[in-house]
Amino acid sequence: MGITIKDVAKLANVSVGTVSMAVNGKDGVNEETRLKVLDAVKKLDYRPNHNARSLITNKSGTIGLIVTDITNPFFGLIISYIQKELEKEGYNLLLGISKDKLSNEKKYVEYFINRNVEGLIIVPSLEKEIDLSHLYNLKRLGIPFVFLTTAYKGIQADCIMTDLAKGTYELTKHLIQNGNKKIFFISGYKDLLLSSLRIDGYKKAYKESGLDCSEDWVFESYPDYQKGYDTTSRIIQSSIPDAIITVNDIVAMGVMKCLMDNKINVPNTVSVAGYDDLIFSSIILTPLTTIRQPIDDICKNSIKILMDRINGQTYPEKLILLEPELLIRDSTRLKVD
Amino acid sequence: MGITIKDVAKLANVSVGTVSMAVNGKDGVNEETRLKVLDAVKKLDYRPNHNARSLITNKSGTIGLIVTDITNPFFGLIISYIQKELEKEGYNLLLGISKDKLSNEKKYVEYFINRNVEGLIIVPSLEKEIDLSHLYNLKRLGIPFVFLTTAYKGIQADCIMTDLAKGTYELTKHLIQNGNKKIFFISGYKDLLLSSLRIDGYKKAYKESGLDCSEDWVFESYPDYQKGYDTTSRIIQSSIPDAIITVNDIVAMGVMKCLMDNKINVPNTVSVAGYDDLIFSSIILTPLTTIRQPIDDICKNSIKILMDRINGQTYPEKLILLEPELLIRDSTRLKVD
DNA sequence: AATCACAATTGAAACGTTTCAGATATTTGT
DNA sequence: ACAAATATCTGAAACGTTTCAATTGTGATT
Repeated sequence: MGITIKDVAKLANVSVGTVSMAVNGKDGVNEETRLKVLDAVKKLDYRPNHNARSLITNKSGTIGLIVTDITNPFFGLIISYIQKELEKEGYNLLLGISKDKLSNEKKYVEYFINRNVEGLIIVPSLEKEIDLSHLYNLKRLGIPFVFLTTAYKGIQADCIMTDLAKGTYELTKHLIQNGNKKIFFISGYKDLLLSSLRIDGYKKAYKESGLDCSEDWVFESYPDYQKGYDTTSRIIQSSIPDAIITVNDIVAMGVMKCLMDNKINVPNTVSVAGYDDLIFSSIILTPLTTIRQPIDDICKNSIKILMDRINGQTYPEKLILLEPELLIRDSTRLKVD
Repeated sequence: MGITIKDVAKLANVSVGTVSMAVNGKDGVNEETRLKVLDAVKKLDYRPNHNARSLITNKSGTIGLIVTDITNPFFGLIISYIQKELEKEGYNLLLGISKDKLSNEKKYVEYFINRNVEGLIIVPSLEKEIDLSHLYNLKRLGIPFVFLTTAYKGIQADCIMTDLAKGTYELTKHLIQNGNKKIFFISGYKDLLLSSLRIDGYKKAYKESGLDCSEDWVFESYPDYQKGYDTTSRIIQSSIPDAIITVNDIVAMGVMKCLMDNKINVPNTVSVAGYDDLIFSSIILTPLTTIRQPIDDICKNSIKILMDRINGQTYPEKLILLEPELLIRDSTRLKVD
């Protein structure tokens, strides 16, 4: 049906081999004939069949990206940057959305393997990591993958993320310096890497300040708006802290909303802070103190490493920690008793 | 390198043809041998080479989706639903992000053609539509595509969208009934379909009410947060309306923020309303009156039509208008002079 | 026992490329 | 003028499937 390389060969009056070389810019073809071929290509609007090409070169030119939640603008940005970097490298993007379910992640990994992706970028889901067999499967098949923004503890792989501990450390320190003594932390499941790192930062800041914090001040919660609201609801029934910090901006918004609904002023009574610097965080009516993750750098680094791996480089797995940035806005304030 | 169908054939002691039929569930193969083959498949962890398969069947099993702005949760939801529907049909998703630039849209269409996508779903970009040649190209190549959420005026194609006129009509009517007389409308470029429809709804509501509105009350603006803010800035220097309605929630947030910064109370002095019902719209501190678009239905319908087209159905281009839903929240209020 | 009908299986062609050993033409060096 | 070296081009094999005409095997019918 479509135009094939043979049609071009016929029109340009050369062999298919020559057309192939001309089209792919290989040398060993006379400039004059190259022009002749390219002219025929244009005339016929010839487009190389990608499948035939992949079949023989054994390169699909495709990378799979799995994110957890696409309605979160944070991941929207990630997709956008990854796309941009991939484009530079001449790769296409296959997208999977895990919705924080390991089972979905597994399904997409399976899909992507069958699509012969050359590599995978995975934002780990926030479930307890029971079964990482799909990732071991990737290793066995020799398909490289990198983790983005956090990693699974149960498997060795390249990971590019923000220095989460540092971010939470800086924030906690800032709050303590501003006179907040009792800071609650609404975290994700404690045994996930991305929670435990932040908790480390939180505790480190307390330790350095000489103040005490309690294990009871850390609350486990699935990190979405509703759970943020609900957890806050529960918290304020027994005690009101000086500040509540959270694992991301969306949870922080749930917290703020709950406090407002209960006539607790933010930041005068309770300071609130988030993580991620969503665009919405700065435009809501009490702009949120938060921590910016350098998404562009995260994406750039991840593609770089992935390309290395695809090209057969075998240096030891890297853990790249990028610098967070503390953004102080109206939702936190100096505490004076 | 990998396991091929030949390996399976050898292990199962049958011909490659039989393996193919067994694997693809074709009939004409004895149940006993099918089991034998499937057993070998499992033993070897055989995965059919997708490229080889596509090459011969001339089906890539891939659909391209082009959205304008992935950091807007509205489009995040769209991607998510499209993904879900495509999965049911056994298709994979290739994603493109146009950032509202026709040139990017063009680029992705080109990419996708070369990747042999079987169809395209396109969210038109919000630039003036100068050059739609890439879409005519699709038509020429016989690759079906559908428009989502809005359409280009310059080309005939299936389009699935919300009844935008109706949404704005309902909203304007609601505001007028609540005593708002001078309602400003911050629209996109007026000659874009998605703007002109809303303007129609806006005017219709005024007409029905017997009140007059002025062409000067419609302000053209690129629909993002910053432009929403800036436009509002300009507006309030010369006159303060009873209400400002906008083309989407993000613009509305820009509007609200600007009003707040200028100590103009929302909704007591000026009511504000948006469009799209982003999750953030309900959780900001003055929850936004807005119009919900039935995203799930939009996506379902679009995939259905696209599948029809792929399967060669040639009914006349459809324009499917789905029902909007007015959500009244705190940002608009009864006006009493 | 011969024929027929049917189910199951085979084997090779085809899909549209890339690649590479070999063929051909051209240039260079002596 | 001839051999050698180089530049250019060709043709066929290969990639891993699907598909389909041809073949084989089996049991039923005459």
